[in-house]
Amino acid sequence: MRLRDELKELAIREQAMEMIVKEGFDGLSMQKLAKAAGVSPATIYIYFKDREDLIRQIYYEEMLVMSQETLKGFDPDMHFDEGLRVQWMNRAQYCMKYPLRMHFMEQMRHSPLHEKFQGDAQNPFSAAMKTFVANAIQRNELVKLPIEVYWSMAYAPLYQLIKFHQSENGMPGWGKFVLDEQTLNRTLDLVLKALKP
Amino acid sequence: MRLRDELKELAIREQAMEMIVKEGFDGLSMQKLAKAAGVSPATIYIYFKDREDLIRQIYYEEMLVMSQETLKGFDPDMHFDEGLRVQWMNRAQYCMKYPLRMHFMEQMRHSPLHEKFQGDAQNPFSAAMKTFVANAIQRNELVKLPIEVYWSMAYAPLYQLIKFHQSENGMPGWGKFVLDEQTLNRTLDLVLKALKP
DNA sequence: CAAAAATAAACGAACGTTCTTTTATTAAAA
DNA sequence: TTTTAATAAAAGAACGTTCGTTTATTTTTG
Repeated sequence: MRLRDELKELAIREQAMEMIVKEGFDGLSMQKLAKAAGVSPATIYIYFKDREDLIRQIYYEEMLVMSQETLKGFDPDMHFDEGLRVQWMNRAQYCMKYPLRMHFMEQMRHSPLHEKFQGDAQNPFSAAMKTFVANAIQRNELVKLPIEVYWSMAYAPLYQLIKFHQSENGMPGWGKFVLDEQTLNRTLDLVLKALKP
Repeated sequence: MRLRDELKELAIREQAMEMIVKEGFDGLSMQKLAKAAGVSPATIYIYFKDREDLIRQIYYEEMLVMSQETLKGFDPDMHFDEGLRVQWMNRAQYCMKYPLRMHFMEQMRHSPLHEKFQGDAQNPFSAAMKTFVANAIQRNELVKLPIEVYWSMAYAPLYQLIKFHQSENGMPGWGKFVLDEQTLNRTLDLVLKALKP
C-alpha cells in the first residue's frame, strides 16, 4: 500500500492558515486551498474530515505548540519577577518569529469557533500558571486577586503591544510602532509594579 | 414618491450583526440575512452597495457610537485618575449593555477586514486621548511613555476582563467569571498604580 | 401620474463534498 | 528475481446546493 505524503498535509495546513489570516474565514475555500497547496480537493478529505475539522486541527496543534514555547525555561517555582519575564520573552519571541500563527490564533480566539472548540483543546500552560500564581501569592511576591484579573493585567498588555507591532498602521494618527526589547522590558516593569504588593 | 422604511435598514443591520457574532463572517449570507430581516435580498442592495459595504457601514457606525459613549462625561483636561476612571466605567457599561455590539467589534478588530477599513473610520476618541495623555504627562500625573504602551497598559486589561465576563466558560479550568463593580475598580487601581509616576 | 421602494425570480459562479478512476507502493506468489 | 495481487493515496471531474448580485416587475406614496 501507498504511504501518506506528510509534506502534503503540511502544505494544506500552512496554506489554510495563510488564507484565513489574509482573507478571513470566508476566504478559506476548499477548492482554492487545494489549488494553493498543489493538491486535489479530494486529497484534503483524506487528512481532514471536513472544513471545520481542518480548522479545528490546526487550532489544536497551534495551541499546543504555543503553550510549550511559552513554558520553555519556565518553572512554576520561580520567583514571580523572573517567571513572568521568562513568559513574556518566550511569547514575544514566538509571536515575532511566527506572525502568521499569531494572527491565526488571534483571529480564532475572537471568532465564534473559539467557544465551540475550546472545550477539547489541551493547554499545558493553564495548569503551570495556576501553580505559579499560587506560589507567588504565598511568598507575598504578588497581590492576591482573581485569576482573571491576574491574567488581564499580566498578559493583555503584552498581546496588545505585539498587535501594535504587527499592525501596518500602528495607532491611527501615529506612525508605525516598533516593539524593541527595551520597550518590552519597560512595559513589563510597569506590569510588575502593578502586581507586586 | 415612496419613502425609505428606516426600520428595514435597521433590521438588516441588526440581523447582520447577530449573524456575524453567532456564526462568524462565513455565516453571513445575503439570502439568509434577507430572510432573517424579513426582506427581499434585492432590498438589501438598496441600502448597501454590496456585502462588504454592509459590513463596513455597520463597523463605521458602531465605531462612532462606541467612541461617543466612551467620551460621555469625559474631558481631556481632567486629572488622570478621574479621566481614566470615567473612560473605564463608560466602556464597561456600554459593553455590558450591548454585548452583541461588543462581540461584533472584537471580531472585526481581529479580522483582515480591520486593516482594510481602518483608514477611513472616523474615531473622535483618538484625538481626545492624545490631548488627555499629553496633559497628564505635563502635570506629572502619568509616566512618560509611547502612546502604544500607554494604550496597552490602560485599556487592554479592561477589554480582557470584559471578555472573560462575557465568555461562557471563563478561564479554562475555572468557573464562570462575573465582573462586578468592585473587581473593576480594583483592577483600575492596579493600572493606575502602574501608570502613575 | 411619477418615482422610488420593494419584491420574486433568476443569473452564473463558487461552494463543500463525493464518486470514480488512476497511481504508487508493499508483500506475497511465481 | 520477476510478476502479480492488494491497498491506500491521490487525482479529476462532477454532484447538488448555496452564494452574491441583478433584472424585470409590482407596489406604495408624495
